[in-house]
Amino acid sequence: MYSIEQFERPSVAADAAVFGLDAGQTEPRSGLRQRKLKLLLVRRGEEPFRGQRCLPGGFLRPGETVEQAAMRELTEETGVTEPKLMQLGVYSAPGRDPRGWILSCAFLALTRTVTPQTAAHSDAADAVWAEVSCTEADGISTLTVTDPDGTVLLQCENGRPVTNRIAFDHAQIIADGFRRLREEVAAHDLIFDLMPELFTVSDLQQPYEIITGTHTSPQNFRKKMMPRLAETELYNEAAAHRTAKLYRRKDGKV
Amino acid sequence: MYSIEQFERPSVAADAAVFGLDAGQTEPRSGLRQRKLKLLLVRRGEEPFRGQRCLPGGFLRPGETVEQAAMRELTEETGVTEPKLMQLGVYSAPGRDPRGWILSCAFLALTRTVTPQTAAHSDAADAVWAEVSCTEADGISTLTVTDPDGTVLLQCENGRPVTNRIAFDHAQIIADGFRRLREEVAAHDLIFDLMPELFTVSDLQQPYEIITGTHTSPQNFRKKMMPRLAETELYNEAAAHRTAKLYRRKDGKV
DNA sequence: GAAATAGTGTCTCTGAGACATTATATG
DNA sequence: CATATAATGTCTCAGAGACACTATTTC
Repeated sequence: MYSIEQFERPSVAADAAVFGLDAGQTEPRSGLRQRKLKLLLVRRGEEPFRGQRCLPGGFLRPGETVEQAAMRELTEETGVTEPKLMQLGVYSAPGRDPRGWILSCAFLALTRTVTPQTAAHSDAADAVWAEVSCTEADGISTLTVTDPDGTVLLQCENGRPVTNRIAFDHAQIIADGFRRLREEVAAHDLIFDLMPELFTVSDLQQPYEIITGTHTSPQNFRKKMMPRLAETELYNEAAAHRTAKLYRRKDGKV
Repeated sequence: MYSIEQFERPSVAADAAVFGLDAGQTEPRSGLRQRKLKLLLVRRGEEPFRGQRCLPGGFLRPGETVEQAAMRELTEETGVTEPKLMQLGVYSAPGRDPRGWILSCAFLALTRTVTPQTAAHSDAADAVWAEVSCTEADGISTLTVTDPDGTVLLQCENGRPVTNRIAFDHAQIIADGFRRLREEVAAHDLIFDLMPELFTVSDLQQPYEIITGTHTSPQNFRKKMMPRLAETELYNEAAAHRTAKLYRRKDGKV
């Protein structure tokens, strides 16, 4: 029987680009709440790239799938347990990791932002939600990732990193992940990963538009979303206006 | 510095699901040419699964990317060199390969069917284009892969293998690849991977419809495709009807 | 009543399918 | 002429955006 022992083998890492929306700050003057797109990052606790930001992740262990490895490392390093991870791609360029021959299997998720907590024994430290913003000008779309301390960690123009303080090749994974995030929210149903069991149409709209970078009227947004929603007989508690019906995600794909 | 030596490492394989359309048989009676969707398969020359069909592929070597590994193995085992490979997914379930801990990085491509040739030193043998057919009935879509010798190699219902003579977990890769193939042809521009530099609108339609399992009139197909096409001043040689203008794929994405 | 959001209806535009019509090639 | 395919135009329908309008809640 053919032996696999004769071949040199790579290490395989699983890294996760986990996006979320923060609760938002209420502006003292206007009173409107501006929620922001965030990305979960950790700080390297070891060489190489000690002290730099990178995606949460770690090495695949025997007996687990890459999905399980990504989820385990995510929980260990950030305390985040909720998201449904989706495969984003494999990064295998020689030299991408100075420690040696290491592939990364990258994942994407969208989830609610809970306060991150790093397990004591983890080799990562200081998990944070970094701010993600995206602007369009003259046909160039610029993606910016900013650390909570104000440092610009990453700037990408049209998907290519131009400023990059992120460890390894994780800048490219973040850029690819952001593009895929928009596709999945706009064309599929990834936005529902942010929602609780019951929600109003308005609850959907702000997250949808912050992530996709689009804007439509509440009326048209409602019409677009209705086929994916199932009515309930429940209403949310009233604010200073008419109560809103609560919806549930419709089972079947649309 | 952190050492990666302490971790056990998996082997990593790169496997390719390469689809193509054959030149087609001309029916002696009706005179119409029926082209068929094909999938490139090899025969295992070694244990395990010796003699069974599987996707062309092999182990990743130091210094190459998974894309390069998939292309190298594809060329060695089948002589096929043309296709642009696209990442399909990573398959990492424990036990998926009886030889031990082996991940597969799977790729997808669509290409013209050239006669396959297996390099002498390869561990695969007998590369063939197997016939792929897909039928819809009662909400169940059935995918069937048939060996040139008539053996049914694989039957999937709604993406799940129900009959499976394919080695390893390649049945699942094929099922996932077929679904993705349809998506990429219908929603993006993968169909152009089948076309030469210059082609007519009619040249596009039959491949498109065989792969997606759809049918529209030539008039409407033309209108749908025109935004993606750039006219030329050239015409193809005449048959027993009006000559057709030759088109080129339009540069920018649409 | 004022203010704010919920929800409905109407108009328009665009893209896709159905199908009529004209154009051009061969035999 | 018949026949076949190429190419254009017309009608209709469905989905999305613009926007008018009504409904319901609190203050």
